[in-house]
Amino acid sequence: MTVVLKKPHKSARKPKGDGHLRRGEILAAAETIFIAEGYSGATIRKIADAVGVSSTALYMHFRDKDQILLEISNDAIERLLELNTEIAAQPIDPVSRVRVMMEAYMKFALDNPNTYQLVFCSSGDLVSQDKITDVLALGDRCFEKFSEPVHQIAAQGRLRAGSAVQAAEVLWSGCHGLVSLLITKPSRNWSDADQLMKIMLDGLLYGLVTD
Amino acid sequence: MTVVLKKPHKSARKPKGDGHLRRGEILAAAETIFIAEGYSGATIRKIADAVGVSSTALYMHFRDKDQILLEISNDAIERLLELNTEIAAQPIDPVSRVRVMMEAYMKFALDNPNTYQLVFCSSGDLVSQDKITDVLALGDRCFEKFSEPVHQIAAQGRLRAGSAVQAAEVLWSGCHGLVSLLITKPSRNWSDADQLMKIMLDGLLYGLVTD
DNA sequence: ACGACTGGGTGATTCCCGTTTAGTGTCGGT
DNA sequence: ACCGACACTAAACGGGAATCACCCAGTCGT
Repeated sequence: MTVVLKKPHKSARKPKGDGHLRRGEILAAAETIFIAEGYSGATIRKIADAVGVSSTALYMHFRDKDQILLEISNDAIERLLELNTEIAAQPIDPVSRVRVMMEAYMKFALDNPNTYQLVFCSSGDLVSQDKITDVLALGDRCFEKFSEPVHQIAAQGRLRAGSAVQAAEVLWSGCHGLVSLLITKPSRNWSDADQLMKIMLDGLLYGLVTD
Repeated sequence: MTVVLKKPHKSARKPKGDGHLRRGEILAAAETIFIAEGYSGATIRKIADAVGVSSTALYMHFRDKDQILLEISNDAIERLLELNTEIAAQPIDPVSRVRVMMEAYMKFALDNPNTYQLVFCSSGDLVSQDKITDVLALGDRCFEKFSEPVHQIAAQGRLRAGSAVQAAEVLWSGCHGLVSLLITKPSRNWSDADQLMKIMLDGLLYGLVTD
């Protein structure tokens, strides 16, 4: 899946105080390539070419390659956190809240597969765990936002088994499992994704939560 | 997580007809390193050093690095398939069968984390999808073995929703999600893994299957 | 006995990656 | 006029996978 890159006509040097504009250009180019070709496809040199600048130039704005892609991922996860925050503010019962959050989570994953893989499917292989901590922390905040309604459900004594934390972890894992398989094994001929998500959701909620 | 490698004392040249013995030695060394250091940690040169042979020598027995690690993974997945076949032969009701298979699957994943990641968590990034087809085919056979009892459950009209295939996919996804997160994010402070697995199992089965 | 053949094995090389070093050219302020 | 900060680069490094042109030791046919 190689993408046709725009002719790398040299980009004009930025005027004196405007180096920071380059940063945005780099992020934009990197995001495009990252979305199209994934982590290892988004080469430093490719990104630099797309911006119209030497590969060395990227190091004026970013410590290393990982910082670029993690910044992109960070922005994406922030959108997810925002989404969760919005849902948390809706005046609906906790079970619906959990359901809507899980739906939003899975939709996010399918809409941002490369980001999702980078953050949620990679161990130290792609990115050393200590670099990814910031993004993971954001992910944890998402998880906490998600845990709140689960705690409410637990407080109502409606969990069939386990603690609120355990239930939240299992619910999350279930969603993660489905979308991560859909993302990483697209060649397998899966049943309809929407139906699978619905069955996963209904099944887990019915299985873990009493009426 | 770097492992201390044995001193690479030169290994004697094999007599004329015994080149194939080298193949086994390579696989053994590669497996050790792969288990200890994962995909990108298991370098061609490291493997060659461990065997006591030049890196070039590996290419006499394997097309490329991926073929080595996929062969190792293949063997592991074959063990999983065997496991599933054994369980399929046990005279127990289909729900128990499904449960035992899911337990075996998750135990396998936690026992062989690097193999599991290579086969079930990686997309084209680590290994191009066309190389991995053999292993995926084996994985599919595991899935089919797992689907059989699910089909039986469906035939008994005991599925709350969806088809047998969909139910099997969701059950598999749930297990995969849990173990893949446990494997790839070991730094997160999870609840007890066994309890989580039990909750996932109970929850999904209760949620998808009627008595 | 001996030359040719062949299978096991290698060192040097190629290409691409991320990253570093040592700069170059230009602009604004004094 | 000139100096320093700034935007940027060319060249190189080290380390990956993979390939190339070889070499060397047995073995086989004669």
